[in-house]
Amino acid sequence: MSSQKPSIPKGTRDFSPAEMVRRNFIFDAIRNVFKVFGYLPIETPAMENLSTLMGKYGEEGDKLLFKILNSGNYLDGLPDAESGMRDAGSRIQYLTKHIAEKGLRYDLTVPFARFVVQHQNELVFPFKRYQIQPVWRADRPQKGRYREFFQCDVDVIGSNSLLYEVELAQIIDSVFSALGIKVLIRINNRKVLAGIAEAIGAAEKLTDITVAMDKLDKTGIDKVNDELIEHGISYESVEKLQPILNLEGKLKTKFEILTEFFTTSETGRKGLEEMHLVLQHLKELDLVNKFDFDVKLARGLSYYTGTIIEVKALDVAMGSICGGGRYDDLTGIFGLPGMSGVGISFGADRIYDVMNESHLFPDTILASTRALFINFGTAEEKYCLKLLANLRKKGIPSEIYPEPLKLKKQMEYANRKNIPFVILVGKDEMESGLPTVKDMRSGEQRPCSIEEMIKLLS
RNA sequence: GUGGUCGUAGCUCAGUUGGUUAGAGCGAUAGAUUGUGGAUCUAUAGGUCGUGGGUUCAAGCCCCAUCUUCCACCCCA
Repeated sequence: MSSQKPSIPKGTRDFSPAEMVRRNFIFDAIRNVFKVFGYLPIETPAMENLSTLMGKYGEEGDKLLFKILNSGNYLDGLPDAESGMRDAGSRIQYLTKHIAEKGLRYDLTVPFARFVVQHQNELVFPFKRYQIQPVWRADRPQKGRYREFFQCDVDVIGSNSLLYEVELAQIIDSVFSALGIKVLIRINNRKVLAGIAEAIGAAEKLTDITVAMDKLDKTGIDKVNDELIEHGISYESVEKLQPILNLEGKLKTKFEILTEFFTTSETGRKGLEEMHLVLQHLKELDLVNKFDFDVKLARGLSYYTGTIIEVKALDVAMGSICGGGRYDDLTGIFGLPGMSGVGISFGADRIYDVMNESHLFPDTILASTRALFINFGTAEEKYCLKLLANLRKKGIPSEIYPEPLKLKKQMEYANRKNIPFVILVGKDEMESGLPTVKDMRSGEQRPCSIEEMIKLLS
């Protein structure tokens, strides 16, 4: 019998204790901020009905959904190849629908919308929730791109108020300053983008225009223009767009230029107005990070309708580590129209990679145990067990070495686990009642009374 | 999904035009020190060269397939 080499699926990862301690550091920081702003947690299942997920993320999104094969004889009752479906595409579509009815969730926003509709009568609106769970995408893995990763979502649904945009901006500011990550926060508004498309006379090409504009920083203005032409946008429209692509300078200047630009676009003016209000509030809030109004920011997800926001790390080359926006009618497709929501999502795994590369994790978080009792033998064990219970009652994480091995071995264990204090209780200490406490950092040690010891370890 | 790239000890990597028994550093283990870790010294262990085929007298090296990693596109956290 040949043993198989164990492995895990592409784009997934195991997490060691050292990694988990750090991951939890991120989750805790984010969760604490969410709580302070008055959000409550929910969880939803890893899998959803495929009908809930399909069609919500655009054509590309559908391809990236992990589908779950039905149980049982799922091939029963399926028509054979002769039944009129000649091309492979429609066959696959038909087959998929019949052999897979569930899929792994692609994000947390759509399941949240589904949740809100299903539980609408139990919820208090505006409903503020946070959700920290893994999501799955059948994407090709790359650095910072995984097939299983954690999102930390905060959303509020059931209010149009721009105060929530401001609140989410504050949350972003708090989270990244708590984690010590330097970021660029870009903010824009879908209505501004729609206004631009309208103003250049290509309203129906909104998506193509935004996708192209989003690449400006990466590929340069010529390629962007090429792409626009390729998508069938007229030379005249592209010409009109140039001032927007070159829009730079102070906020005030941007607003002036755009106001002029939007004389023919009601939507554009509305978007500008929203942007103005949000930025006005942020200006007065004394935030750590700067917010940059960037008309080129697009964000692919098609359900956004108002404010959109995206965060990138400044010191590490990585995709966006946080993003989100307002969606006016995400619950409409599930039968609850007129519910406006706004939310953002923190990418925990990318945040981890950024912090790791910039050495932002404090090394103190690695030490879980505060004190180790050295094991000298059965009599001493018995004695130490009581002290140990005492420490644990006081909330001091502590442990005893399981066997009376050579001191060297036990000290090495403490050293490698980053345990800052070692407590030695041998014959002498049992007689005097004063345990020897050793500080592993300085190497100093001295006999302490129980009270002293607790004080030292607390 | 399209095009490319990487894989050699636990980790980081050498390995010549194909040629005997595949190396180094770090780490690990044991000892130098029987109540003291980190530093130093000594010794030891550890590899089906990602996997499966093929070419060859001979493959870590060449060919094919496959898996994985990373990169570009697409898209995104």
